[in-house]
Amino acid sequence: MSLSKLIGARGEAAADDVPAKRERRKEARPKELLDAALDLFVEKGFAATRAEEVAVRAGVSKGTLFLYFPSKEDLFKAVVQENISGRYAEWNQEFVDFEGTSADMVRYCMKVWWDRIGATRASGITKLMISEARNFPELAAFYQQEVINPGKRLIRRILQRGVDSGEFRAGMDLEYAAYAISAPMIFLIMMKHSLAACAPEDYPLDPERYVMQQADVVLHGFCAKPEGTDR
Amino acid sequence: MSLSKLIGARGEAAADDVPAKRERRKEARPKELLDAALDLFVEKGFAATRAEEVAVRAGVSKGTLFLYFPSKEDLFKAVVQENISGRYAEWNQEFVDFEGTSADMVRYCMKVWWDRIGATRASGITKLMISEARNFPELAAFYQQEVINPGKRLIRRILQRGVDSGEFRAGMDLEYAAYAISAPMIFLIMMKHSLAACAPEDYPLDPERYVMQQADVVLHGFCAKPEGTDR
Amino acid sequence: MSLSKLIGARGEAAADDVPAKRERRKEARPKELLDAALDLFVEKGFAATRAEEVAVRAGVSKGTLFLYFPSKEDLFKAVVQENISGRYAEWNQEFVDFEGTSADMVRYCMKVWWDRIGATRASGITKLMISEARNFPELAAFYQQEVINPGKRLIRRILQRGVDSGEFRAGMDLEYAAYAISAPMIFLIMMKHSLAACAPEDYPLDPERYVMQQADVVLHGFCAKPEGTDR
Amino acid sequence: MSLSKLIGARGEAAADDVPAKRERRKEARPKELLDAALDLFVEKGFAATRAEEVAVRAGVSKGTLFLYFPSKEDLFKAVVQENISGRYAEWNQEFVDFEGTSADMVRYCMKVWWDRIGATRASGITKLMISEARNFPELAAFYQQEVINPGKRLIRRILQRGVDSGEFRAGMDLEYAAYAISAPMIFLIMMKHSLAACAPEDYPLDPERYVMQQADVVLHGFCAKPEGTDR
DNA sequence: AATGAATGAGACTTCATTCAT
DNA sequence: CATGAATGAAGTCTCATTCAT
Repeated sequence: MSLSKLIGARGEAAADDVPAKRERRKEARPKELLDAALDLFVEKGFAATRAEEVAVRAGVSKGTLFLYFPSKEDLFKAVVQENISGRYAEWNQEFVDFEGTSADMVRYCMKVWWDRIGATRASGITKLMISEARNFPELAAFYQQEVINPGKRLIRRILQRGVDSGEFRAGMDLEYAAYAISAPMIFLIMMKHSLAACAPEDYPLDPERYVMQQADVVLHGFCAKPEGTDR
Repeated sequence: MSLSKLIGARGEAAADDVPAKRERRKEARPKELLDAALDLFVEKGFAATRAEEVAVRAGVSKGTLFLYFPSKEDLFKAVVQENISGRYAEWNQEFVDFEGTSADMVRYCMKVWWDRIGATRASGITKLMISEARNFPELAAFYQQEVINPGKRLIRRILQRGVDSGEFRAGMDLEYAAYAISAPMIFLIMMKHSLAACAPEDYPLDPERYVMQQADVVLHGFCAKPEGTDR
Repeated sequence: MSLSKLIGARGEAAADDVPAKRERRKEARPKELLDAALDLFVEKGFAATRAEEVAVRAGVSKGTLFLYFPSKEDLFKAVVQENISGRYAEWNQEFVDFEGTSADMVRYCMKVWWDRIGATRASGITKLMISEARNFPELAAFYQQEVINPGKRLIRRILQRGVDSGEFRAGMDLEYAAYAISAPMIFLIMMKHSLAACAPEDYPLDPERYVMQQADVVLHGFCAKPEGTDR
Repeated sequence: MSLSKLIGARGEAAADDVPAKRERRKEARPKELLDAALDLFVEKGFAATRAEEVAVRAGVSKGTLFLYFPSKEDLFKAVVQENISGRYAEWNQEFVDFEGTSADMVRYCMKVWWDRIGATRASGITKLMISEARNFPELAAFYQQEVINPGKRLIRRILQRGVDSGEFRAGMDLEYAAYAISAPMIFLIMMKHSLAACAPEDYPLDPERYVMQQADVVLHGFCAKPEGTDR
């Protein structure tokens, strides 16, 4: 599938109910509002999204929106929080349980990153956070702590596992290697929600193929073969 | 230098006060306004930047801004042209005249990309365009044509040169390879102007080192050595 | 009544306060706004009337005005429709049903023109359109089509009826005759809203008497008596 | 009372020495500015005419305009004064010297009114004053005294001459008769500068023929024939 | 809880007017 | 005298937010 085909592909919905107070409030809050807001914020940015548009798309009146979210800014924060709340634990576990080479782990990591985030509506959050970070520093800090850093730690663990097993080069700089893995994902996601959305014909790219290819490229550099990729 | 150190590094300050007020200003105004606008657009986004702020930062009144740029949107367009599209011809020429291996060309390309755009305030344009593309389809199209496509063609020519000379693998997919070169640059630039600007301590990255390292990584995949990196 | 007495004569004032606030207002708002707008447009001209003034006079805030009329120009058009073009059908019907001589029809036409437009606030529209036509060509075209031309056609039908019945001279030029009927009305209306409004004492004219007198004068020229008034 | 005193006191102090000082200043003032302003004010009205447009059309810079006229409002007043300044004395004399019937006098009066005012740029002043009277009451009063009233007196004298000679009916109401003469002129002038200027094809009227025809019509009513025109 | 009419601060933009050159 | 760059008050219109129903 090409990147241009992916654009506008709406994804799944999360259907987990049951306990916890936070959970309950989240349930009670019209999920439709957060859904509508996510779409619009991603598409038009925070400032250009009008509160009424969100309400209308969610099928309620303007007043109702403010019944649930005291302000547009609060709505924005809720959208981000709602959508980044952890499926991390679950995903993380997969890697704890993972059996196979560390190279496969890296490939798997990139693949699921794309499948579960990049290819779904969740990628909108990534785009949103990066686009609006300077306007919402507080939220950016939260995102950094709750999303970026855990993700980074996961990647580090994978890389460390490769180094420990002798599969990856001993001297490799884990910090830099982590970025090598992230960059293609972030790049793809940002493009999907910006320029590629405006001119799909200029981005005849199959993201999955690109991701797998990039996985191979970076692994090339990681592997404990003769010549180093690093200078 | 680390990415975090780069953040917020402005250029020089206006040190010359050799007046001759009026006439000199008339010449300098547009540049002063574009400078101020670039800073503010990058920092706060297009919508959140008020026209008066731009004027005040440029040291003039609200009205004066509209004397030079008929609307805020026109100001935005002028900022893009001033900082990026206006310089391509010159940059392009360097590669026509380039003598050396194609690998060196790729390295040089990535290096100057970072030096001239990534490390300067011009990178703000990249961030801005990607963040606001959906809001300004017309501008996005303009940017795609004037900036992205010429850049992409330049990279293609470099890659083709390598293939033609036998330096790069014959079967490599130029489209994908071009993205492999772009992704680290775009990634770095987006981070610099978003999350890394909010939490510099979380991004202890030396961008130049990262860029050069990525250059080596991608070149690994391009070079006509034994095993292919590509699938 | 003298022309000077007519000036500034407003209609009634809102005397009923049988509230049920909200829902009743919603219905009444547009009319209230159009009323206020008519007064102000006539008094100060289109350009010199501020939107907020209209709102305040209608007892609402600035924003509310734009809730009902998307722009000041749309407000103007609505005023024209409300006060003139919207009523033509009804007025026209009276002449279809008219029984009596054609001379009486002419007299009746001029009388109701004065009673329903000239003597009311609607005359302000006539004045306004003539004063501002060049500034709003689109609106002028609208007015020409919706008001002037139907009116002219009505007058023509009346005159033709007189000619057909032998009551009016066979060779009379209907185009010119129509202007002979219009001129006194337009003149009176323009004066009422301009110079006569500034110096009422200089216009000790009873408009109704003047109108009826003019009716007789023009009818004199129309009638199929011996000597022709026309050259 | 002098012209300049009536109109809101322009610049000069009471130190008017030498003769012809006023004249000299009027001469010195770029006639081009007043000409340009007249055209634009007539065409677009006072509010919609921008000071810079006037300057540009007069071939000078914006600053120069304000060198001669302290404000746009003063410019307006000067335009009106410049163009209504009396050729009245001269015209009036023609009627003192007139030899012929009073009916011919009326015809001549209407003809020269059209030839010298209606058909020339001077008609713009009439249009302007009527359009803007409410916005410039002081100027309107001046115009009323200096233009309208003398004109009305002239017409009265003509009519009185006719009555005295037995040519016109003895009991006719001079006030009303004067309006009967004015109305077609004012009507024609207003139309020329408003709706007819926007849709000339809707006004296929030969003004001179219309004027002469109207002269005949009103004279019919004035003449001392049997039946009265008045009811 | 839900509505949507109403608000008013604030944004962009215009343009009469000033004043250094 | 003349210029035109600069100003800033004022106007139109938007939209987040409130609150009576």
